[in-house]
Amino acid sequence: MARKPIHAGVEGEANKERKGLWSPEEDERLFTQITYHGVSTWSSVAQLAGLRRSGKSCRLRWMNYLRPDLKKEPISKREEEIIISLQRSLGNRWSAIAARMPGRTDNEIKNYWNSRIRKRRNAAGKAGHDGGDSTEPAPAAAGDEEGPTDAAPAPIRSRFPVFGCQLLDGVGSGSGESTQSTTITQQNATDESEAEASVDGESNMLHFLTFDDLDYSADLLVDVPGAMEAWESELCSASSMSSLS
DNA sequence: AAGACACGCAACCGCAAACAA
DNA sequence: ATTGTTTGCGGTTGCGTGTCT
Repeated sequence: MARKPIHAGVEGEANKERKGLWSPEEDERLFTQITYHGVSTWSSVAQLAGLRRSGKSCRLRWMNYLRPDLKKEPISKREEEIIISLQRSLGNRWSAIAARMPGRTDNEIKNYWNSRIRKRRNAAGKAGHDGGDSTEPAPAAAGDEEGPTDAAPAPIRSRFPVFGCQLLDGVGSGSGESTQSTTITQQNATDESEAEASVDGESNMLHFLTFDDLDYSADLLVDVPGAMEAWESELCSASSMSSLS
């Protein structure tokens, strides 16, 4: 899986920019530098950390791997649904999609899409109508619905509830323990709304999150049955509305 | 057991936008 | 207004690993 940490021929040349995989020492230097001193410019980060890397490379490493708020676990089924929906509405704007998925990076989502979802769609397309339009691998134009093109994604003007979020005054939901049955009534909120929910007999305040609510820790998210489906249908109608005008 | 192939992922590349001098 | 630098993004590549034959 991981490449060899050092590319022969690149590492050997003193004072030349290093390329290839990052070593644990480089990671530690970069992490320490950013944690304690922050980022002025990325090129200065590379210098101050004593790394023979480009600022660009440092930024990429931080964004995609070292950032403390990154999720380490594999992409879940629900996250996959979100990726599919967002890709349908936004096109291949991976950074915009990533911005709506706390703890996930654009690179991660892009890789996930390219490796799994597109493949699955192509397979489904082939199975559906043999040889039909399967020569076109472009995910957004893969024959399903009227997905926006990469060039002009339909803007989303409305705000829709996406998740229920358990906000329990700092009580971490912990991995795997938030699977209790949650009864909650769906709301079409235009702003963050709240609802009383009964979770295992206890009354907890749940918040619906919208696209603008990006600063909640991802592990506070819990399923709200039906929310995804409702949101997706809203999304489709919003897209078709805005493409008409 | 070994070679071929497919897959997943980290990282690079090129380009464009944003910003500073 | 122009030029140079930095940042951010999407596409692509290349390598290690897993699976199949």
